[in-house]
Parts: sequence; structure tokens; C-alpha cells
Amino acid sequence: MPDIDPADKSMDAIVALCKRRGFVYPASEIYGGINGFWDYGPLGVALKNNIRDHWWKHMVECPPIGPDGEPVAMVGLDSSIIQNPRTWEASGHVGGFNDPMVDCKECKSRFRADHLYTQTWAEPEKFGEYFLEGPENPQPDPSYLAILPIEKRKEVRDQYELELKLHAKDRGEVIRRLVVASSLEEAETIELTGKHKKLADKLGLKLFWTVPLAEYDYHAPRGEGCPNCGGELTAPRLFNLMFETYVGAIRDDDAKAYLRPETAQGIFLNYKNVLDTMRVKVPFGVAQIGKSFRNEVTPRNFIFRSREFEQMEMEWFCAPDEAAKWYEFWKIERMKWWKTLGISDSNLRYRDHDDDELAHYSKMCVDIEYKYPFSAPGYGELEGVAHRGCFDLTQHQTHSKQKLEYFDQERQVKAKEAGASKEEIDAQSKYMANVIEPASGLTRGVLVLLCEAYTEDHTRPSKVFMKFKPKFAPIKAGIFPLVNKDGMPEVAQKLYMQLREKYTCQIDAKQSIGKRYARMDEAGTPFCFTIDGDTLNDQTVTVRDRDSQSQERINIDKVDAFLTEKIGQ
RNA sequence: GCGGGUGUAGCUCAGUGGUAGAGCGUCACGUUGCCAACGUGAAUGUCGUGAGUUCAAAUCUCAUCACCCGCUCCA
Repeated sequence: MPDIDPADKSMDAIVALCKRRGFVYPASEIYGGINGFWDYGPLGVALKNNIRDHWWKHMVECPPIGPDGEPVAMVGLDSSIIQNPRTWEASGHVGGFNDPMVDCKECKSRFRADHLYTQTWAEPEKFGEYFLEGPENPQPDPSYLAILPIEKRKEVRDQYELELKLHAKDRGEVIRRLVVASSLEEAETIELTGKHKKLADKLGLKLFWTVPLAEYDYHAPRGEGCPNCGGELTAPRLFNLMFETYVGAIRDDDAKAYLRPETAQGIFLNYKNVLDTMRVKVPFGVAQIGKSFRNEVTPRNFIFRSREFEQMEMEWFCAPDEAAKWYEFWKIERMKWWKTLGISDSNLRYRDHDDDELAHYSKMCVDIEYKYPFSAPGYGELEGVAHRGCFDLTQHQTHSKQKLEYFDQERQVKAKEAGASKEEIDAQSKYMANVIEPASGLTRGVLVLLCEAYTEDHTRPSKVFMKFKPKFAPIKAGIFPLVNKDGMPEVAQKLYMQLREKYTCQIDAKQSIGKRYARMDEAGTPFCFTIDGDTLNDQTVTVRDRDSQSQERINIDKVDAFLTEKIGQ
């Protein structure tokens, strides 16, 4: 059967199957769910663990063969989700936290918007008046609205929000929306529509406001370029993408901590520990799998972008002059790995990042992308391979004041042999390791396998089956007595007890054989062994193949070997 | 964040102010001889949630939450 184009697969149908068969449920569904969070059901967690174990096996336990013909050096790690908050200052995740930032589209510099715009805001005729009747007026009049400079907005929000709510409540309403205008003139001409208009009319207000919107609704003044290069700036945006929490019982700013937004930093924090204790030499890698958390603006597309997700990240530490070589190496190796999951070539591709979309820390970056049903005919990110240079280690060295430079003894010896001067020897043997980072989403891998496996076939009773590569199928085999009598259940039970030690199996004697096959089709179980009347005479069972629906008879003693052969592929 | 749509049983959905429904699935018993067979029976609902209007709300109004689509966003 030819592969089906993802564009022809319905995301709704995949989501429905995931729910129906226990792959993925909406989180806290009985309370109405929670936006951006998903629970992995019995089959989902099995699928996820299979992908996870496969990655760990091929990254840590049996890593790829390097360019020199030897396996590359790799160790595993499982670092804490919560780290010292200074970690995130060094990594750049918390710079100007809670302050609106602007980015230069050309040189990628980032600035606090209020620093850049303070002067401009001093010209109210250009950008509208301060809030209401002026900051000295303690009693805001909600019948009037003007744009707030960002630096004032929080102050006004904190001071007046409660009062205004109470004020509005006197009129029988709590108002929950803000209409934002970039100037007084614009505010006057904004036409309210729908429920806003109804509410405004009811209250006798021209315009109304309450809780401020995100800062990117603020219209930045035009004509002001990047202080570095004069390039165009983005609108001010808040980058509070990290979840906050408090360590200890007392809830003050000193106790504030963050759930990690990526697993990578835990590896950099332990770089020195690993070097000191594991007898590794550059180049080597540290790999880690774990949950990360990002307070995404818009979680969308099922589990593609969720607020809690699982990552498989590896940081490869190498000499600066070899970084480009390793970047190419991992770019190829990672694509090879995804193909071992049974994903068809035509649904995977590379996409090199343009210079203007490279993150501040990255010198080169390529995405491995998959043609998801919701992105088709386009592609969506699955893994990023980034050349991070020495950004992370340098940042942590600066912030922690711990020396993180690497002393390369082999290079020292070589330089000495070449008769280099002392300065040259030092320059060649002491360096900050560069980092190549292949970072992939485990939960995105789950989504890819779900999308890839989903296969409609209207000729079969289930109408759909999940064509997982046997190695990744949550259930490897179904074991069925054809009918529930004549000793067949006993034989099936015996076979099940043998197989369960090696493979995830299900025994099922309920209902007709057709229903049992159909259920296994939707679960993606590759093989079903059926004990029938002949089994009792000649010790053979039928094997039913999920993809072809064909059957063959094999000896019951050969079932184990059959599975081993098929699943190993 | 904005605009549009959706929300009734596990799933797909019907039900436009007056008794909460169907098909499929699930479970039990019987039957069974390889692809969701059949018979009998059963369980499963705060009609997403909260207010309001009404004698009466799944149905009308408002708010809110979740999901989908399009923008926007995604260091």
C-alpha cells in the first residue's frame, strides 16, 4: 500500500482516535480541561517510552560511529527541573523578565522597550496623553481612555484595577476587556462592536477598559531604529515564557524560581562535573531527556505546541575549529535516526535557518521538519540542530565566576612537538568548548509517529489502522482463542504467559474474532496470534498481519522467534 | 491577544422553551469455527461551567472554560 500524503489525513480524526484508544487525553478533562496540557494514556505512554528508549539507546548506550571510525563519547544526565534562578539570567531566558522587549530584525539585538522609548513618550501630543485625566488624578474616570506608556501601565494597573472593578461593579458589571488605542484621536474613533458595544452602551461609556492586554498591542512609535545598526525593530513584546514558582514556604521575590524552559541548561551547569568525574575528553556529548515548560502564547495543533512537553537534548562539546565539522556530522546523524523510526523520506526534510532568524546565541541552525497534517503541504519543526558556539559556557563562566575553559592536553603535546612558542602552545591548548546541540521534542516525536501511522482503509472493519513500525507499537501482539471453548482459552493463556515476559502482549477472548482484530488495528498492534481447532491437533497457530490482513500458520513454539525477528527490524 | 466556529453517553451526532434520545462502542449471559456476526439483558448524562430571563431552559440572554480554523505570536 502506498504511503498516504499527510495532507489527506484529518487531524480531527487522529485526535479522536487518540482519545478513543487511550493514546492522548486532554489534561484534567473532568474539570473542563486546561489549555496547553495533555495526558498520555496507556498506549500513549508506551509509544512515548519506546521512542525515548530508542533515542537513549542510540545516543548514550550505543552512540553513532564518529568520523574517525570510533564510537563517539557520550554520557547521560538527568538534571533538576528547577535550578538556581541565576541559571536563567546567564542563559538569557530571564533578561528583562516582565519588561517588554523589542528585537532588531536585522542585528538580532534585544532592548528593553522602555529604555528605548522613554524620550519619545515625553511627547504626549505624538503618542497620546497619560492615563485618563493625568497621573496625579487618583480617581480614574472609566468613561475616558487613552494609551498608556508601558512604563506607566503596570503602575496604573496595580493601583487602579481593583478600584475600577469595584466602581464598575456598582453599576452591576465587572468589565474584563480593554480597548487599546495608540492615540487620543484614535481612541475617539474606535468603533466598538458586538458585546463590547452592548456593554459600553449599557454602562453609558464611550469606551471602557480593565485588565491590560499584552504589551504587543502597544503601537511602537515609528521611525526609531535599532541603536546599534539602525534596523527595524519589532513591536514591544513580553517574554515571560517561563513558569514561575516559589521555593520554600515563604512567597517573596527571593524565593522565586522557574520551571526550566529547556533541558539544555542543566547540561551546561554540569559540564564541569562531568569533565571532572567521568574521564571524558573533548569532543564528547552529554544527553538528557526530560520535561520542559513554556508558557506559550498560543498552544495549538494537539500536542505539537503544548505548555508542558518532553525534550531529548544532547550537547556536543568540541574544539572551536572542529565545530563546523561536528555540526555537519550531527545534522546527518539525527536525520538518519528519525528515519529509523519508520518515517517516510518524503515527509522529512531539512530547513536551514536564514541568518535573520538565528537566535542570538546561534551561529548555524538547521531544523529537521515533518510534514504534519496541519502543516501540509508545508512542514513543521521536529528537531533543531544548532551550532551554539561558546555562548552558553561563556555566559555561565561570567555569571558563576567558575572557570569553564578546557585544557586540551593532546593539543599541548602536539604544539610542543611542533616547536611552538609558549604563547602559541597556550593559545592552542586552552579554549572554551563550542557546542553543537541536537534538540528534539519527544512529545513531537510521538505526534509524528501517530500522524505517520494513521492509515485509513475503508475496506476493513475498523476503517482505520495505526501502521507503527513493530518496534514502536505500544502492544506487540494480541493472543486470541478463536472461540471460548474446547481448550483454546487454556492454550492461549499458556502462550500469553510465555510471551509477556519479553513483549507487551494482550490476551483477549471476548466477542467475535473480527472485533478483536479491529481493536488491535486501531491500537497499531502488528501481529495477532489465534489459537484455533487445528492448534489442538498440530500445535500451529495463525499469525495475522496488521498491514496486509493476511494469515500464515506457524508452530506455536516458533512464535517467540517470529516476534523477535519481526520486531528487531 | 484578535476574529469566526464548536461543545448533548466512551465515539459520531439528532433534539429551537414542556418526560434526555439514536447508531456504534463497552459490560454480562447464551451462542461462536478467522475479520466490528447473532440473541437477550445492563451500565454510562450536573446537556462544558456559572449566572440571568421564564411557571418551565439542552433550547433564549450574559459571562466563563475548553477545543477547532484564520490572523498574531512562538527568545
